[in-house]
Amino acid sequence: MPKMPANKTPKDGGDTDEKIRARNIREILKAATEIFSRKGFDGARIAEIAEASGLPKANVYYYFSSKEEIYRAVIEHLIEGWDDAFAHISGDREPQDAIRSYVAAKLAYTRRNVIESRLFANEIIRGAQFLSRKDRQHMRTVTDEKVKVIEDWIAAGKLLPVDPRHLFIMLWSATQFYADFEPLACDALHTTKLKSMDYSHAAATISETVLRGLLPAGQI
Amino acid sequence: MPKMPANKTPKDGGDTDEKIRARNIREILKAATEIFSRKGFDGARIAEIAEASGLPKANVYYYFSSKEEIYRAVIEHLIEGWDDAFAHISGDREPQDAIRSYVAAKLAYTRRNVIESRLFANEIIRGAQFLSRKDRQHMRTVTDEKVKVIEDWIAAGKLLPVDPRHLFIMLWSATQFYADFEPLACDALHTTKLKSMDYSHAAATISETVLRGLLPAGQI
DNA sequence: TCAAAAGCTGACCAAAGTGTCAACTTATTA
DNA sequence: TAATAAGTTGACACTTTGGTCAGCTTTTGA
Repeated sequence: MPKMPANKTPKDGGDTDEKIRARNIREILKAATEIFSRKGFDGARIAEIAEASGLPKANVYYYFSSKEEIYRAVIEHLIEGWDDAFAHISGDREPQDAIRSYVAAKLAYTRRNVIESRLFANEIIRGAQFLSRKDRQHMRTVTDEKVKVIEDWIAAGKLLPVDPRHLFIMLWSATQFYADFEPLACDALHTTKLKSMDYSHAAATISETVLRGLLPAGQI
Repeated sequence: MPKMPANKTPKDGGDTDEKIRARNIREILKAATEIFSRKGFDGARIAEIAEASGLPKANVYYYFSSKEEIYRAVIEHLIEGWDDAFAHISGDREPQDAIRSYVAAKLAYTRRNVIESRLFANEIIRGAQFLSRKDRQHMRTVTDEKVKVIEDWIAAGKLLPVDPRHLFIMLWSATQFYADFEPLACDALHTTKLKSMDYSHAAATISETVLRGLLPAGQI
């Protein structure tokens, strides 16, 4: 009977040859994601992360030099899900089709990745301090690109005039809500630009959009 | 020259006769709200709260017996803002008027009370552990009441059919977004009921609403 | 004016938590 | 198979922080 490595459970199945380093780091990040999501940065204890990943605390420090480094690694990993849903907003498609897919994709992702989504949103709320300049720039770029798509739709008469950024906020925040209360997923939009946003404009955008959507034709 | 009490600054102006106890508790809660909002429950240190309120730490413990008690007091205080915006959703009004006022009121409150709003949302996200059963029940009751208003509007043909709860989520989450990124304020909706919500229904509600709102008449 | 109540506070603990380390075991490779 | 690298770990050092306390000062009210 061949001896199995201590922290290698049978259910691991195929990847028996996975390098020790890769496997341990993966386990640590998985545990860390879960715990940071539930407790936040300050609330999370590395002893708990260690226990959850099946390693002694000192071993966690063998791979990561600090709690912040673990957190940063976790956050970095989350950006990947960012582009996917946004990809649905494409100039090639018709608006109703694109927006429906976007919302559906977002909610589906949210549903499957509750933990990550919630953690990501939390990081955004805390000011995205641990997101690299590069990642923030990336998100801003992608957003700008999609804003352009909406603007083109409007120019082509396929959509009634609407501020694309406020529209994205509506879509993002509404879908994110479901992550915060049940599963998890999402993206961040531009933190910086919001500072200069006009609140009455935001109010008008949201309420008018909703009203145009819900009132019987002609009443508005 | 009359000696002024140590922790009584001149700018306090009129309320010179305010009772010591009331004033100190107010200062502590004010500082605590700010710090809990920025750092979360675990991240907040009572030494920092003490410093921010101009009192030595031991003095804070003279009024509150634990960190949790302070937090609880802060949260309790926030519920008050809950009903106000929702009051706009009234059966006496026309839907477009009511919803416009609701969104505007919400954003205005949000703008003025960034800190509290963010803190409240954070507490909700963390599962509203520190909200009393009574407060949660209250919020649920108010929500149910407003759901009824929307349903009546729909029955009267004043609104196209829509799930009122999802509509509220759209409105709440969108307005809340602005609190999380700039100022602060809000409400919570029913955490419990969300568990049984159908995600594809949510997706449909959101995307269809937005589409009906934005597509030129007749295209949908 | 004086005693009791209320308020104040520096100093101090004990618990918890981050991060370190030296010695040990297991894997790799020539 | 032997030497080197990689991985493991219990124990510990050090810091932070929630919370306590005994004794002090100020306020209150009769």
